[in-house]
Amino acid sequence: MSESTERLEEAKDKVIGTIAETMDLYGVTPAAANLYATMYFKDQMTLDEMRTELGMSKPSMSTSVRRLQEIKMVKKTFTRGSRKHTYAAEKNFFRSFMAFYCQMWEREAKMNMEAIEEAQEDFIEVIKDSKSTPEIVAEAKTYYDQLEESKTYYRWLEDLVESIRSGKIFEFLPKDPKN
Amino acid sequence: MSESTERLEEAKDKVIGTIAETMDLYGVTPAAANLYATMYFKDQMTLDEMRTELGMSKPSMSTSVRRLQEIKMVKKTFTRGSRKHTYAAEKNFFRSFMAFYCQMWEREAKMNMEAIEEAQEDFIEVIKDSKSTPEIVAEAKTYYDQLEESKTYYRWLEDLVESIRSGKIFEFLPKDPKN
DNA sequence: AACTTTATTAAAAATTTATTTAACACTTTT
DNA sequence: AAAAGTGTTAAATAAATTTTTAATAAAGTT
Repeated sequence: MSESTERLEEAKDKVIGTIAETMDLYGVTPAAANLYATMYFKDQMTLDEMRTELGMSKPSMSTSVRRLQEIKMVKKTFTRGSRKHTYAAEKNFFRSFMAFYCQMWEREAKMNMEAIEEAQEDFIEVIKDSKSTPEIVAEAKTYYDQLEESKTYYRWLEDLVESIRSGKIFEFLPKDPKN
Repeated sequence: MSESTERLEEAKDKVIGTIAETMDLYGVTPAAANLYATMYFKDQMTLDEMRTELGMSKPSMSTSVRRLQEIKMVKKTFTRGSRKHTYAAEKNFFRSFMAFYCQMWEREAKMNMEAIEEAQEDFIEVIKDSKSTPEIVAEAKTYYDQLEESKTYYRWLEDLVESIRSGKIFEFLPKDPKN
């Protein structure tokens, strides 16, 4: 192998290493992280190529690639004349970012909002209940208000998701600032 | 225990459950997630209170609380006249959000930017190297451009962090929309 | 329709991570 | 200065997750 090829591979590996390392933020396994980072420098890959490249089993590649598809970091590609499935890494990090965080934040907001609504109803019942002691009522009021306050955050999170999905956020924060 | 108290606890537990459940997004252990969610309804707690409340060991509480401190979701509080350390949950989710994501994104941007800069230098060397074959040069150019493109994203991430840190983002996305 | 090839599922093994028990170190109090 | 209380570190255990081997299913080819 030539010196240039070696240097090329070395350079790629530097980037592959750090991409994989920072991907813990996306809650994927090391295998999936390595896979994504490897695919980042490939046009597309089959499961067998992945296995060869990473020296891991095929089912491991299969599950990793599926997880990466779930968080939209890998897409299935169609290759005519090939029976093997081919996959390509999403190389546009903006799209990965949007898909991942929107999905996560939406889930966080939705789940918590629902629980909060239910809990607040309970607190109101307790407050209205004549059998509740003044202390209990006071406590219920405190919690009710605390939850009411937190709803501001979840609504904001939903707004953030919406502004990312619609692309409106890039009017405020341009992808390539003019100056 | 009165019916109201029971209902109160039940309502709290609903919220505690979902907060803990959605906290996987923050990469904390279930123990830490449960702890935070529990503390969310308490003014402040000592390690022993945590242990009693969650039925877990003290070292587990100690490490969980430390991890939560690292991501700024729990703060140490001073309680005069008590030898025990006391801790309080950050109840303002905006602050948690800001601290957590800014820290994470900054790390992601910094690490990848550094690796990219280094790799790009290598690619330039390869391109300039007279011993490189045309194919190798073409490949190096492709990768160089791909990395250059990705820098747009990391710069944007840094801008996002900055606008969150400075609070400027709330001019664009208000915490409490007027309408 | 049988045979290949490929991908996925299931069960087992291995690794990693989380948690606990036990020991240690540090503070404060007496 | 000794003793008690509190928190942290270390080693061991337990639990969960990841990965692999093996088996099955699905799709395509001859």
